[in-house]
Amino acid sequence: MSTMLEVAKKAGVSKATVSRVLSGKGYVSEETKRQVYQAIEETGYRPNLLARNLASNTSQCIGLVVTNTLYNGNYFSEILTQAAKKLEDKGRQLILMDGKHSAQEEREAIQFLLDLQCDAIIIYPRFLTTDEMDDIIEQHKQPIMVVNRKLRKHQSHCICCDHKGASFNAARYLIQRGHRDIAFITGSMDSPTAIERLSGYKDALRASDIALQDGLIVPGKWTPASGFSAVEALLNKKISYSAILASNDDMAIGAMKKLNEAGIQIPEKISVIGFDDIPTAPYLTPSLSSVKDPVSEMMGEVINRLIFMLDGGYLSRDNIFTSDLRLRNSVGDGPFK
Amino acid sequence: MSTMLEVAKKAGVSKATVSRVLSGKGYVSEETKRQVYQAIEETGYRPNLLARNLASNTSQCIGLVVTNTLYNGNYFSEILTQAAKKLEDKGRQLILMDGKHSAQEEREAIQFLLDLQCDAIIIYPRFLTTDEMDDIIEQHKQPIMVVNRKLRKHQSHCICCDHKGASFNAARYLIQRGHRDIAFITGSMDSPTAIERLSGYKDALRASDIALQDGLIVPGKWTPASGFSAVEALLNKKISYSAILASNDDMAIGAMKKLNEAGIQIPEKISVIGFDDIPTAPYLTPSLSSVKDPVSEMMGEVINRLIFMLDGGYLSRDNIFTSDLRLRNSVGDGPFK
DNA sequence: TTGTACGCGTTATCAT
DNA sequence: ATGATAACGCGTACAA
Repeated sequence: MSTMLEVAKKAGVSKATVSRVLSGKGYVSEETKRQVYQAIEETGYRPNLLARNLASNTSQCIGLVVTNTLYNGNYFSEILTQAAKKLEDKGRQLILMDGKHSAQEEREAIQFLLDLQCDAIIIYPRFLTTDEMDDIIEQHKQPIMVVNRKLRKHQSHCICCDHKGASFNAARYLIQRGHRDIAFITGSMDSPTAIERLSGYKDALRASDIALQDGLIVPGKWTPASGFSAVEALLNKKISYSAILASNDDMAIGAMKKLNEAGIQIPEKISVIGFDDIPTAPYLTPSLSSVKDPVSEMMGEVINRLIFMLDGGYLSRDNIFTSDLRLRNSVGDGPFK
Repeated sequence: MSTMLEVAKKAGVSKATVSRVLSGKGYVSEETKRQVYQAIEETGYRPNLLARNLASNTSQCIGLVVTNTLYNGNYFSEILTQAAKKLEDKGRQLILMDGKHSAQEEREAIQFLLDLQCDAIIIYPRFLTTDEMDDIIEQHKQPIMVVNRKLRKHQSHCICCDHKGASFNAARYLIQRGHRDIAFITGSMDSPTAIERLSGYKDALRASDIALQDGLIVPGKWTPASGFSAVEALLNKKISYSAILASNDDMAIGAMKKLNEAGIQIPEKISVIGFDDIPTAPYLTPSLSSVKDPVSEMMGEVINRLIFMLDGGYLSRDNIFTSDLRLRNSVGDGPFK
């Protein structure tokens, strides 16, 4: 690979001049400019971004940390799509780093991006605690935004959904339709999101003076297979219920499959808390309803805040951005219409 | 950020010694080692990877180029998951770069990764021609692998599926089951994959002396919505058929939705060429069958070859890796059982 | 076992 | 308008 120096020699100028031509900063005569461009052409010169970034102390790159256990599924791809598109508008590059499967590895992924001198970082955490992320934000000068967790100290550095409220609303909706025995399939309980959704369900029952039945709450792991098993477990228990609330679309799909196989009527039997962003969801079945997760809106806000900080702005401490999950009108005309 | 020099000063040694401690190369007394580590601790020193990579001329990073139009969907996330996991085993980092929506932007993404001094590159192309990729491989010393395209010159630098053969088999299967009027929903026709699948379908009909009916071939765009529209178009044409072959799962799901709404019996009416990797697919409906796309197998081979080259190996020119798409036994007991 | 000095390919600050 | 030259932070022969 030819370097700037070779270009300079061939053009009969100094490195500095070549640099000026490339950056567009400073004065260069049209004539030398031409010669430099020609030399670049002839040598097939390409700037070494490592050297450039090292010298300029900026990389135009923004890092995103996500566990690879979340790589599967439409929700993840939606996050990525949105992040990429918004950043594209801002002329910056996105670097995805694998958070793997532990807090330690999530830490390392963040460190790696920082060591790479990324200008800013987006964390979609799976294992890190909010306190630790507060610390991380404090310890680094680079702008950092956290998605889907509510931080205590740096509230303006995170973006979240009101999972609890959404779950509450969904459950209340079913209650209003006359259901009293509502089964609930949880997500992986090591995930704050799963906890919030369960808690919203419980609150809704309490608010309507309906007694909680432990037997109606069955564990899931976000996957269709676990939704399938959850219903199986319910059937084995021989507990009766007139509706099911699943903590995401995938589990709801698995649940419906099992109900189908068991010959149970589905309409009004099952409802879903999930993501509007699964493009296939509206096509799956008339009885599948979802709660809209505004990923696009959220990622847009994340990027905006990062860019704002990169431009030298400071976020106020208490400007938290919470986005409501809303019941959507499913194409399938589900119970949530 | 503190630098290596500050650590050296604090430890009362030279930069070189600190470097030796960190790299583990060369002799350092236990005593100085201790002091260096302590100094690192006290200063909170972190190595600057830009500087390190610049000096050592290697980054331990492998770049992956994918258009963001493919970011949605399970197929993409599966590719990413597999790539990340295999690389994790090899102790290397994956950098994802957006190929955006044109050949030019795909070129730029590749260049960016090369300029970043990535050790190797994986291209999952959408717009680039095979000839151009052959050129790119030739022009760069970095190992480059292409997924899902058959290259002419560097056959061992690409990995592909036999889409045509798979489509042929699926159509033949339906024919063997007695179907003669088989509708076909294409993918986006600017995609080689879509063309191959269509061509496999046509060949199968020809092989059984069944006349091609243009009216039975309807255009799709890979999305559920386009599958839905495709069936709508078929209905409007009032053409009769006893089976549908869709070029992927998503479109098949959309197609089934439309058939459902139209009150048409589904069993044996619809079949799918799609991806085993959609985790929800087996849960969707009993009549949905798929062709297995061995993403895992393919990405494993890609990474293996890259690592082989990085270790100084040379790939023979004609060692092409083609992986069969296989009909799978759907959980749903579809026609492909 | 440790230190010196140079190179990596840029950018940036001065003079000129 | 252009050219030296010093950073940038680290790796690495080579010398000590």
